[in-house]
Amino acid sequence: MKKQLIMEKAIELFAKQGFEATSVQQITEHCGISKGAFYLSFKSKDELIIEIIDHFMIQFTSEIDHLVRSAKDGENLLYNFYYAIFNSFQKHSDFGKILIKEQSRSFNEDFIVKMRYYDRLMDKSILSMVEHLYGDDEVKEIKYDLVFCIKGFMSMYSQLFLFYNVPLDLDLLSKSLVEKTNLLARNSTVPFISKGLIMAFEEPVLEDLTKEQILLRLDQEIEELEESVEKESLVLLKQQLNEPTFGRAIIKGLLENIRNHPQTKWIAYLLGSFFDQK
Amino acid sequence: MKKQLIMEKAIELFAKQGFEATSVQQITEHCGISKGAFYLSFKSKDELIIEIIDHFMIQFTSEIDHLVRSAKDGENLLYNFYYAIFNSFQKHSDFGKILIKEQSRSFNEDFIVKMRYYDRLMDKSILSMVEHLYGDDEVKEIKYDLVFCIKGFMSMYSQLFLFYNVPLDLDLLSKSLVEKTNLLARNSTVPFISKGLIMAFEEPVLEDLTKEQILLRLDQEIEELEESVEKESLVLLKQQLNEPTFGRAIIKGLLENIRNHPQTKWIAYLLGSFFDQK
DNA sequence: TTGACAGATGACTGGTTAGTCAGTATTATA
DNA sequence: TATAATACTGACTAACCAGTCATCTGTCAA
Repeated sequence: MKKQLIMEKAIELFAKQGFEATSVQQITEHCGISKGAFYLSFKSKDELIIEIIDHFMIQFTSEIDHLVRSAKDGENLLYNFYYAIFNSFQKHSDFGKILIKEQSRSFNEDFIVKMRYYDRLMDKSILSMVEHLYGDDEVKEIKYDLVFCIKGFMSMYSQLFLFYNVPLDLDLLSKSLVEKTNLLARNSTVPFISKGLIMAFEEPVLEDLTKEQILLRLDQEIEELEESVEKESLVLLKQQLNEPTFGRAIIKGLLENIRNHPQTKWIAYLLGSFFDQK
Repeated sequence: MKKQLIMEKAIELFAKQGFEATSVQQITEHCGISKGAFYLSFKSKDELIIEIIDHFMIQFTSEIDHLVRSAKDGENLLYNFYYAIFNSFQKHSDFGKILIKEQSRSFNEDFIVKMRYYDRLMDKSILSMVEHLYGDDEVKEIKYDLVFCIKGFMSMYSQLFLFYNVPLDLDLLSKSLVEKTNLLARNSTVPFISKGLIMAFEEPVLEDLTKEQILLRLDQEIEELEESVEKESLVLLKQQLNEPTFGRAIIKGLLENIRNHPQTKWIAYLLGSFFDQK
């Protein structure tokens, strides 16, 4: 399968020139394959970028999620969090460049929704880390601001080694940001971002999700899949969508079945947010 | 003159679709003029985006610069700074969107240089504000980090009202960020960004480094250092640069001597890549 | 009414793009 | 070795793009 090769080479080119400025021809030349071969691995250029985003962001977000979930002691968690983030960015700097360059791009609807989804996933992890670190009560008022500040630190300091090839002392950087975060968490008294404001930002995404749209995509997906656990899960989830019968646990389990399969990953997200919503 | 009209309509479209995804045809249709008329006002599509960037950034940076320069009292300065920034972003939200979307774009060399120039201008203003606010000595060590944090706050909180049309309380936002900035300025003890690092970012791209540029910086560094192993190493490396005499091992050792000193870390890197290159 | 001229037009050019498909090469199978 | 299946090729299409230019139009002064 040429998929791996194409993705690797495409990442290099996208990082250097941007997604839109890189043609499929260029990618295939860089791989030493023909243009037709590209379309054997990917349905379109858009599908390629989405698979790239997925490949890295699933790794990235699950690494952070695992870090936060499995943390016992407080102080090290924050350090490990920053270290892991910047370490990942440094290791996959080409992908990092793509992420920053194209993050607010609007060329493809699926792409935007995807990016927003991973952004939310990060927000969730950071928020639960903040609650874990400082106690739910202590930072109740300013925890959303804290999430924003942490993300601000991440994005600003990431740009340092993404756009200037300077070797950085990740240990010092993490320590420095741990101190800053602690300072803000323990001494801030003027919150700006309230729960209500946060909810306002989350609204638009879910708003667009109608049962019909999901059903449409669901049918389409079921059609394309061969017999498998994934397909069974989708069929059951379709039943649940039309007529709620299962409990929370079963739904969660079914979603888990399809979350790691590349073809159903996305529908898992859609269904997940739809069931959450209700 | 149709220039004004074209710029206004183009900003709307660029904000919505991005620069590359918007065609000249679309712009002229949106203006109700012919395609030819566009080229009476602008030599090219690139010239249009550069004029747009200039038009707003000149206003923006000079407003901030004036604010910082003419400030008498400390506390209000920071508040006014944040308020002015967010107020501008809110007033010209379409331009703000373009700025964020295209900031790290690489389609046009002139464009990148322009953006970098205005970025540096902002950095300068913020830095002189920080020095003014907290005293040159008090924050000597962490002032560059502070600049980064302030920019991080700006970019994160700007996205709030750029991408979700939520009416925001600029007064509260500014107060909240003033508190956060003060907390960091007065209590941070672990700097990450050193003078040397900052200078690294201002450096042209590494590949273009000439011997003369390195020598210039080397002299400067030797001047500033007191007698030490580091200084001796630098002097020897300067000799080596002018007239290669030492072997590989000695150079490596000398570089190692200066690699861990904060003030010479950067020059170590520069020299390292220069010697590697040959 | 005439003529001159700046301003405006839109068909056209040369080039690039994503995506297709009839056909070829390679490999597996019998 | 023959056949079938699979992987691959690259010329081709249709659409779109930035930018040009011969032509036209409305508005003046003479």
